[in-house]
Formats: sequence, structure tokens, C-alpha cells
Amino acid sequence: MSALADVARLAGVSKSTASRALSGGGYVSEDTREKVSAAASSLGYVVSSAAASLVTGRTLNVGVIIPFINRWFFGEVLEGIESSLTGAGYDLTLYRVSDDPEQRRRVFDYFLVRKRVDAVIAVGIELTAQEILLLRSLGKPIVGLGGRIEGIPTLSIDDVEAARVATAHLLSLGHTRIMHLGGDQHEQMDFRVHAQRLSGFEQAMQDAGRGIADVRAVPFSIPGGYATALRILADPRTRPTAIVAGCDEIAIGVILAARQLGIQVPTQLSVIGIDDHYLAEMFALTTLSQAPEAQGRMAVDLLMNELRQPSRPESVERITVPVRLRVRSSTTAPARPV
Amino acid sequence: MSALADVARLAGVSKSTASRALSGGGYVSEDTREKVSAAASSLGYVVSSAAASLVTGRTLNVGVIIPFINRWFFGEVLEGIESSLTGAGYDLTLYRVSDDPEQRRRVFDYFLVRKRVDAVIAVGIELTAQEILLLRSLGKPIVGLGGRIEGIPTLSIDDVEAARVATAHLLSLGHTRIMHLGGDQHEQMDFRVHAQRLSGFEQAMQDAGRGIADVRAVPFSIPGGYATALRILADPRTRPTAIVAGCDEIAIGVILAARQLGIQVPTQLSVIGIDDHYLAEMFALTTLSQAPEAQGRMAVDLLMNELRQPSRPESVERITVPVRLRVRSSTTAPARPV
DNA sequence: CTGAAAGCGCTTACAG
DNA sequence: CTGAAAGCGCTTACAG
Repeated sequence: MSALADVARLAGVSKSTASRALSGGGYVSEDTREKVSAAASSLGYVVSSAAASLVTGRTLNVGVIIPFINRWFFGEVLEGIESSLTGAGYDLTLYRVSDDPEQRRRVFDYFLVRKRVDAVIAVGIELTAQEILLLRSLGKPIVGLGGRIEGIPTLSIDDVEAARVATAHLLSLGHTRIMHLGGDQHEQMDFRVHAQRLSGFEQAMQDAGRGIADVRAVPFSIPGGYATALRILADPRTRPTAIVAGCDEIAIGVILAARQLGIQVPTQLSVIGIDDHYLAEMFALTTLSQAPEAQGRMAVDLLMNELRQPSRPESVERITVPVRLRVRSSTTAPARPV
Repeated sequence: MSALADVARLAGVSKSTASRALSGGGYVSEDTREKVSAAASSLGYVVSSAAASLVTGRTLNVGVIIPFINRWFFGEVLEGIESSLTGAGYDLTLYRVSDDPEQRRRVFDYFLVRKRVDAVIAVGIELTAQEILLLRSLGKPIVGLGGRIEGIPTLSIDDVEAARVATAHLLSLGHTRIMHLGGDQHEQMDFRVHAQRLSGFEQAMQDAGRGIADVRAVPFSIPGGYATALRILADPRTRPTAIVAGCDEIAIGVILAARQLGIQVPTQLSVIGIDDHYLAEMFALTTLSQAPEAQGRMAVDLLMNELRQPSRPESVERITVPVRLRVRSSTTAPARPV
């Protein structure tokens, strides 16, 4: 039995009127509206979203495609997205995609596409032209976060620039033996984040007329930075005066390794990261701050715009979120300037 | 225009047959099935989940209620839930609830309830009797994770027991000056996790005939453990020989504080945590391991059982997930035994 | 094995 | 401001 019909009967009005009273659209007298509301709440009525979606074509649900949940950046972004979406009256359906292409295809073909979402936010996922075509053919607005994607509105920091500024900071302090400890190029994330940050490092070094001797690839984590830094710092032949880490977690690993070896940060070793991870403060880490939760919220704003009025392909927004140099106490001039 | 109708027309069959061929139910000749499949994929057909749900009453979607996303335990659980749910052909819709009662009410009354989900998993959320009633009146199976909830199937570790074992471990090594550094009782999570772990500590101490002198409340995080441990360890009057931390993050904070002060772990200070956090290995932390990702997967299994056949209120499953003592190198006998 | 018909629970023009 | 009617896109008995 149609629940709306029950409400209508109890309120003594038609289903049409009950619907208008409850869901807002159209004229209803204040009196009627109140009667209907009372009936609805006394019956514990809740609209069937399936029935409503079927006729309106809207689900009030947004799909989020994301490669990780329990990593700092992604978790923060997700919190930002979630709170904004809830505020806007939307649900969030989560689709985790791995780098297994088969699983990824299934998410797109099978899950995402069942007309269950009004729009999609892709976080840290480089959509292929084909995937974009698919989503577009379904009329779903898409917003990307974490890197540029051709043809859709997109939001990200400039990873090259972030690493360039980090490196320039150390150069400006007078460091010459600067090493880059970044993510492994073979365990690349989408958007080649590791490669971009490395490239920013290289650019800054070249701009300063320096060769790029010292580049190491490590797992993108605290233990990853720690293990490699231990080896590098212990060996006087490889030990630099400053390290640009590919992310704060690596940087924190470096600091822990330095402490272990009794190497003073920053007097004997300067360390800079990228992220402004929640542990950066505690380790007094100088870093470039990107606020992922705010990015998540901005992505929702972008998406709401798209939902209101899809942007034309030729004028798609690409927002570069500025990163801010946040100086704490892990960087200083080298002990013996050149 | 009904998309299914297009497929049916192209395949030269009726909508009924097309539906049966595509969604599995009922007899269809192999021949017909193939024709329909071909037509569907050539048209890029995808079923409308709204239409299907409206008639079947099933959404193939599960709601997950969770208080945090970007905290270790919750992120891990979420990954476990997500992967299991995807494997079972379900979508995951995420509802974050804060401790703002108004926001929480909205999630229940407004979001969760729009007949959008087939079932609900509550992670680290102590549902009220009223909330359970609401979900049950909608015929939605519910499973709880992280603590016991009256009347619904539930999955959790025994927090009292975990802290008891941690404390007993230190006692068995001969420690007498044992301190508990646990979560603040005023920033309690649901299920009173902080209080339970404290209580396990107290029980173990009492069982050993010890008084409970030393109990401190700190923020449930690495910086929280660090800041307080720094003060406690620096002062010879308060410095214990061993610390039971309320969680691994606090324990790691303690270890960092000890290092800072030049206090050797474990020879001068033993530290034990609870969780087996991903950083525990790197800090050689002895801890009680609870595998939250596996817990997430188990919760989905429980839920799938409920979906198949709801358990009767009088025989509801309450699974206690065993924790395992994982000895690394942060605990040893005290320097000068009593 | 296949098809015609009813119906899931809503919203939305369209009249009035 | 209100109501009768059509229809959103499927699935499912029911006949055949």
C-alpha cells in the first residue's frame, strides 16, 4: 500500500496535495500543509527514494571514487566531502577502486552506472577518456580532485610547484647537498604525484644551477622514509645537509632516523615535507600545507555548480589550490655554509 | 522511454523476457539470453536501480554509520566493510554521525530512512533503543561493530580483557610501578572504550593485589601520549617503570617522549599498547592486536546472514573477536626487580 | 520458454 | 489552492 496514500487519507487530501505539502513544490495552503505534516509524522512516513527518483530522475546521492580510505590525504578529503554533501542534502556512496583494471572496470560498468548517483567525484583517480565518456553519456556531472583531467572541472594543488618551493626554501637557506626522498615511481599513484614532486625538485635545483645527484625512491610512508634515511644518514658519503621529502610521512620517517643516529635536526640536517600532516606539528616539521579536508569541501561546491548548470566543455574550471609554506623548526641554514 | 523496452525491441522479445534474461530470474532459452545480452550491451543498457528497487523492495545498498573516517581504527574497518560489500554486490552509503545529537537525529530520521538501504552497519556507535526501534520498524537488519548493543548482532573485542592482558603482561615481568595512560573519560567514545580499558587495567592490578596509584587521561593520539608522557617521565617522582597505554597511538607518543628524554625503552621503561596500529612494528611496540579490517569483513558476513534470515531477538549473535598479545621489543623486566 | 498486464510509490502537468 | 490521471522503468505472478 502506498504510504503516501495513507498520509493523504489521514489528512483528508489527495495524494497530489500530500506530495506537494511534503516535498515542497507547488502551492499548498498553510493549513493543509500542517495537516499533512501532522499526518505524516504520526504515521512515521518517509518517502521512498526509489519511487521519487524514478519520477524525478534525481537520486540526491553522489558517488565518490577513491583509491584509498585509510590514508591521511584520502581520509581527510573524504571527511570534507562527506560533511559538505550532508550539508547540501546529499548522500555519499563510496566506490573504492584498486589498481586492478578488472576491478576498476567493474566499478564503472556495474556499480556506478546503475543510475544510482546524480554525480561523481573522483579523488586521486585519473579517469580515462572512455570512463569520462561513459559518465557523460549518463548525464552525470563529474568533478576531479587531486590532478587535472581533460574536459572536466578539477581541483588540485600544483605538485610540481609545491616541491619546487620546498626545494627553493632549502636552497635559499644556503644548502648545497640536498637530497630528494620521494615516492617510488613504480608504485605511482594516479596523476603521477611522485613524478611531479620529483620534477619540482629537479627544476628548482636546475634553476639554481645545481646538479641533481641525490634522488631516492622509498615507500610513501613513515616507515618507508625511516628505513631508507637510516642508511643514507649513517653513511658519511651519502649524508646530505638537507632533505626534501615527497610527503610529510616520509619526512617524519627521516626525522626519526636522524634522532636514532643522534643527528640534530635542523642544525645538522634540515628536513622539509609536503602536506601538513596532522603529525607535522608535533615533529616541528617545516612543510607545504595543502588542506585536504578543505579541498574535499571545495570539490563539493564545484559539483553543486555543475549540478545547477553543467559547464561547457570549452570552459571547464581547473582550480589550483594554493599551497602555503609553513615554517616550523626542521629547517635552518646548514652548519658550515659553502 | 523505457530503456528495457529498447533492448527488448532490438532483441525482438518482450520486456518480460528481456528482464528475465538480464536479471537472472526465471527460465530463458540460452538463445534468447544471448540475443538480449547482445542488444543490451550494444545499447549500453544499464538497469535503473530506482525502478528495480521500487518493485523488488531491495536496494542492494548498505548504510554504514560511523563517527570518524580519518582515524586509524575506523578507516581500517571501513576498508574491510567496503571490500566485502563490493564482493557481495552491494554498494556502501556512508553516514558520518558526530556527537551533536541534532545532527545524529537528522541522519537517522532524514537520511538513513528514505528506504535507500537494505541494511545498516553501525561502527563504533552505540545505538539507542529508539534508533534500533526505528531501523527495525523499517525492516532493516542491523549489525553493530565495536561494542555490544542490546538486541542486535554485534561484533567487538573485549576492551576490558585487552587492557587486563596488557597489564598482566607487565605484572608478570615483575613491574610494580605501572601507570595507565588512557583516553579521557570526558572525551569518551561510544561504548565507553576508554572507561573499559581503564577498568581492565584496574582489574588486573587489583587481581595482583596492587593499588592503582597512577592513572592519567590524555587525548587518544600520538601527540596526546607524547605531551603527557614528557611531563610524567621527566619527573622522577612520577616516573613509572612501565606504562599501559589506552591505544597504540598513545603508546607511540610515550616512546617518543622517552627517546626525547634519553630514557631507554624497554630497559628503563616498558610500554605496551592496544591495537596493533600500522606504526607499531616500526616502534617495536608490544601490543594487543585487533585486526579492524578483518572485523569490518566479519561485520559484513554477519549482515549477509541477517539479510538471508533475520535472527530472532532472543538468539542474537554477539561475537567477541579475540585479541592477540603481540610481543615486540618495548617491554621487558624492570631494571631493578623488587 | 515467452508475453500481456498489473503494480511498486511517488511527482507532475493539467484542469478546475 | 486542490484533485484525477498519467507515467517514471522496471519485475513478477499468471496464462499460455
